[in-house]
Amino acid sequence: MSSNSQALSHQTPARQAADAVQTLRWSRRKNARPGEILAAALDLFIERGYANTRAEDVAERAGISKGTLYLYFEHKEALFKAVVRTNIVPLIASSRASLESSAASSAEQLRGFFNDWWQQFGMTPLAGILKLVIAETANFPEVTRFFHDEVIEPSNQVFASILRRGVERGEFRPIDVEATVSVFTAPLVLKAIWIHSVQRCVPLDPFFPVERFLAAHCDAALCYLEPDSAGTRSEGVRLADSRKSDQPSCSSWVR
Amino acid sequence: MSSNSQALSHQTPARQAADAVQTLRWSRRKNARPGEILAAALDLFIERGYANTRAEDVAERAGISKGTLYLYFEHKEALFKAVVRTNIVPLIASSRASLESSAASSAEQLRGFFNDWWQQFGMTPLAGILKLVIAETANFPEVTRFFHDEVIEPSNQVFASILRRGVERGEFRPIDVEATVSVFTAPLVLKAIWIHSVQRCVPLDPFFPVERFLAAHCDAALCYLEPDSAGTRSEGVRLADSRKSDQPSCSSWVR
DNA sequence: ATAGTAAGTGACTGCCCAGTCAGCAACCCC
DNA sequence: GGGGTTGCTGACTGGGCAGTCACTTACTAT
Repeated sequence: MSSNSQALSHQTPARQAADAVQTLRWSRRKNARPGEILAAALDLFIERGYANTRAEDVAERAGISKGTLYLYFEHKEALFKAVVRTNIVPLIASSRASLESSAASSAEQLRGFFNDWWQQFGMTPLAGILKLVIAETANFPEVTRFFHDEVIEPSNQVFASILRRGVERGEFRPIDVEATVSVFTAPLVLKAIWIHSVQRCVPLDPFFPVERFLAAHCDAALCYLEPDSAGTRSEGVRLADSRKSDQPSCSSWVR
Repeated sequence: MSSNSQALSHQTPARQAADAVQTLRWSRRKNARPGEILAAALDLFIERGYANTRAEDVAERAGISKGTLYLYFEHKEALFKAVVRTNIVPLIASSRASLESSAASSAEQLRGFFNDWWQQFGMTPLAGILKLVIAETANFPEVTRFFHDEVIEPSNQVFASILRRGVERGEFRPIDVEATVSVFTAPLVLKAIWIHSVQRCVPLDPFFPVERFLAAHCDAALCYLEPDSAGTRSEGVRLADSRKSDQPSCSSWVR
């Protein structure tokens, strides 16, 4: 709504609008740009994936030209890494910190971990970044490595530490910690990926709300970890075939 | 490098080889082409993904030129659909058929399902197609829909039918079948996807072989389904908070 | 033999997009 | 108010690739 030639009072509305665009276009806002660009890039990467997001589109959404984008970020790839660093990496540290000061029971911690993971990441648009990393690994191996080292592995370690603490305190039965982490993160991770891939093409069944899924997942995990009924189930993989002695165990039928 | 005048008998070996190439190049093999093209395309799609596989590369691997490829398949997309139809769709039907004639216990059927899924699909290169579908949904929504309808949904139905039979026969406790399918297919599906994405960039931990994962997965599923210790766990989602009355249940903490 | 036809070829067209750079405009300082 | 600095612009370049088509070659029918 401003003008280069503010002395003129007889401008048409259209002229004023054009001037506003022109003014906005050339406005010099060095400090605000990076944040605005990152926000625009986050939206578009999630919406369209990496390869399908054009530098020009990010620039347009951030209210700048393509040239300006490259003033602030060397590559498209640098832009993507910055998006991950800004939006996802901090979540992990906060999760770890809150658990380190927790005195809750291990079952409660586990529920809390699943809950937080879903509420703060899985169900948010951020999960689109996870899907994107999986999807575009081939174009982009070092970003996948980066994401693995900075996000996936630390997150697994937090989960593993909950399990170890639970086993030590006798609140969980002895288990193969790494395998259990892998098995019980998978449903959440896959659901998050699903929402940003298959779910976009196939309408969600309204009679199968995500809550039923989350409840079953949590029940299954706690059921598997519960120490009470130790007599009726195997204790970790070494005793996997103790359940039913006349049948092959899961460990043996594989390969 | 080549010669049109095959009457000459004093050709060098190199000359003969060049002629062989030339002859192969123009050989007319209408019936053999589609199969060879599909095989080449399967390999390359798995190896590089859809977008990164160039029509020219498929042609080269199939021993033809790009023009010939388009003689047999209208689009790159038609080629991809043909690959899925040829290589994956038949697996589902065979799985369903073998279960329909099975008299095994439900636990055995479940183990068999997991085993077959992994051996015949998850651990094979075919799983690369699953990853590809997830990855390239955006470019390709109708193929995702096709894959969902022809592969994912039928496969889930097979799993669900095992669970329902188990519950009916009292071999499994009452559960939320859909949710359980979702939770316990996820680890296998995600592991398969993982192998074709993150695993390619991050070296696999040699101390965590896939067998430990598969064993824990199978144990966890059977533990969750076991009817014996019904008193110590919730029965399906409706009773999810019966486990510990003073704590929020999984069902309640999720929104 | 030879003409006809069908399979096969690869240079070419058209489109897309990441990244560049010469010039333009705002802002600041004197 | 004007000259210097720096943020900003968008037309342009270079490279890649899906899909086309005029041409070449093999095979066949007569």
